[in-house]
Amino acid sequence: MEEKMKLLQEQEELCTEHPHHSGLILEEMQEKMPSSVELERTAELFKVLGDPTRMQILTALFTQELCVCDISDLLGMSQSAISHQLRLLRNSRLVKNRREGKSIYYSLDDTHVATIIAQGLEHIRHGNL
Amino acid sequence: MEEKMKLLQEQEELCTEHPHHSGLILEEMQEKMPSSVELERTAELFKVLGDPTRMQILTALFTQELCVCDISDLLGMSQSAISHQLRLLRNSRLVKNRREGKSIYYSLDDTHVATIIAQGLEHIRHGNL
DNA sequence: GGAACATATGAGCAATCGTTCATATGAAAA
DNA sequence: TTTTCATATGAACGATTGCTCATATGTTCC
Repeated sequence: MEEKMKLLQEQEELCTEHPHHSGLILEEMQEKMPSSVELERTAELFKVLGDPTRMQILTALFTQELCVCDISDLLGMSQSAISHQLRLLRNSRLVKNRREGKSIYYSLDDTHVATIIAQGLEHIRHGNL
Repeated sequence: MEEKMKLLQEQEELCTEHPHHSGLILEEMQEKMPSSVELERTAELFKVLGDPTRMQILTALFTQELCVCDISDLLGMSQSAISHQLRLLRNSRLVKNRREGKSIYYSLDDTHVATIIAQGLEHIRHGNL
């Protein structure tokens, strides 16, 4: 534990001897960067988008409102699997739902999401990854 | 195995009895959706963005080029951990590197990435998640 | 050449994830 | 009220993830 701290300290001293590596610059950078809370939440958002099943669900909802069994049919996956994923999407406020009789209909909750996904798709289509 | 297929089949038949649930519509939707390959790659991209450490690295590089030990110092994490994450970012073509003496300097490889991250941050800042 | 430094990489391990299976909830139909 | 259909949820399991530790690679300075 203490050894680890000491090692890090040594490493920092060594590294700050580089011409452009003063402690001040590092501190400045930390200030310029988005707050760690914001970064964590953004990472959380991307993590939710970072699964093929959830991406399929979202792009399906991009077109129109769908109930759980629709999505289940469309993706050829079990109702339970879809339901679990929808809960994650709901918790991240990416989708909302409405009840109609026995069925529950899901739709996109936010316009930004479609934009972000479109941007991701474009990035992919332009040769990267 | 066969039972599972049968169950899915039954479920599909039941669900397609809803007024708007014809097999045709499902097929149309599948055609409209981005190809599953594209979706998988996009999910892969978001998965890489979906980790706080990697997000911190990328936002740090947003400002300027940095060598590994800079990033290591800035985030207060081990050189090895950073190096492993940089490999992922490299494989996804999100960062590129250049050697200068003993050090290796990393920078953003793509302009889209900054846009996507900015959009994610905006989504977060506007109350969601 | 060898020592010192900067980075990369492989194995290993705890933690997290995405699914399945069984079951619970809740609304409609009989 | 009982049955049936649509969805939700908890436990459990294998797969993946992100780190650490030890070590390898590659560069510079002596």
